[in-house]
Amino acid sequence: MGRRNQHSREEQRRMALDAADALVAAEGLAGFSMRKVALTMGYTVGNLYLLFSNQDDLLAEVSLRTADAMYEYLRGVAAKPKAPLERLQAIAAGYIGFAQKHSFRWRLMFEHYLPPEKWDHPGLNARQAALFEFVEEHLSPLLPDASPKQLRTAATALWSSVHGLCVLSATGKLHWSGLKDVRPLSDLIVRAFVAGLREERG
Amino acid sequence: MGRRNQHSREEQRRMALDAADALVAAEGLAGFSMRKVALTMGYTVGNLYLLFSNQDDLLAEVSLRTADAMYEYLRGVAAKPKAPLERLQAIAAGYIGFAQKHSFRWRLMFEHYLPPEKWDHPGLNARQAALFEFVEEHLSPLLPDASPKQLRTAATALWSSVHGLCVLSATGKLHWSGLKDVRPLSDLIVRAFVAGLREERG
DNA sequence: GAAGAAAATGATCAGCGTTCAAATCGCGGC
DNA sequence: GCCGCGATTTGAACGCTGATCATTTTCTTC
Repeated sequence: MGRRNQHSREEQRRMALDAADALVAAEGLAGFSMRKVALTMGYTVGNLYLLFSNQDDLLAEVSLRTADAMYEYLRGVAAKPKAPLERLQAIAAGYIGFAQKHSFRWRLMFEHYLPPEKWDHPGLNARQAALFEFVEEHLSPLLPDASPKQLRTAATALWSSVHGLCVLSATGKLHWSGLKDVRPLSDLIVRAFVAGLREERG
Repeated sequence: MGRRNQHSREEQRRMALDAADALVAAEGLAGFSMRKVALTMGYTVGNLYLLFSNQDDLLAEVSLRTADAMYEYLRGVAAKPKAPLERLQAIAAGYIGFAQKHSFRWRLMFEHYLPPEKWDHPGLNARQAALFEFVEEHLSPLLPDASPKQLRTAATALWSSVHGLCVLSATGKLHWSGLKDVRPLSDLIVRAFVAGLREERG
């Protein structure tokens, strides 16, 4: 073939990302392949490499999409509860719920490991930062006397904690305990952490 | 070739696990392959499949080794500090330290995802349970009035939290913050969580 | 219609996990 | 001493993967 020009480069990228996203959602990272993506979007493998430099690049952009979708979802979740603590607990539970519902997509964000030399990726870092700032924003009413620096530290620690619970439950590493519902645990983490911090600073 | 009988089945398994462990430690999961393992141990690919049913099986056993090594290491770390809180903080920091030092091995335990139908693996579950019980044991002096059930819940929540921090720092997901040392964060998590729980129950 | 630029292809390469007919070896019986 | 049988090990083969790039096809312009 040759120039068909039915779709611009940008349109093709969007089509590829749509296909890749759907493929990950359906089969997970293990079932993913560049060939399948190319087939789905109606092009050939070679063409994919004119749109993305390699598989890692494509997957990183799919992760970005998931991150954005999750962020939007969490904003919605945070809108409901009025009380600050309940709101923070709802956000934590929302995070875990998102991970369970969109298991393969969510796992892509964390199983798709980038080597340290690529940790400076602006898009990914921006999303990570946005998520932590979002937590910070909803944590601040509960820690009115904390300095900005302390607040950031607290938000990082708290969100890492929630993330840990999320990871372990999503990967079956809590299966031994027979635990069914993690909501009590996520509530506990948020509640105890906040209470501990409040006590600490008076 | 044929029967050489220089090594028994059990010896061969040990050799394969040694080779696989070293390979993971050196190149990570990405650089791992059955062929490389076979070559290192002086046998051929086909023979590996008489020792392990497949790659997942082999890697699961490598994970087991790492889990045992980590458990031993943490027991050593816990022996030093006298005060309960400092001991718990040392264990948390020890966990993160182990993950940083043995990065590839540690990551294998979590990146090597098993499908839900294999979550009943007795060996892996036993190790997971042992780790949480170990935490429980060192958490109990700090929560003398907690029931066994409450104690287990608390240990699960606390260790999930520490694990979350460990995961995020190990995969560069905290890189955006410019954070250098995670020890202050792990100390904070342990301290705040314990303080919050103590306050909660009087 | 011809020429040149742009776009898309797909054969190709090296590597992967996994399988299994075939080849090889050790040993008991003659 | 050697033969044959069963236990043991091999390695070619299959279908897949990510990635490359000379080749082919198409569009635009003259």
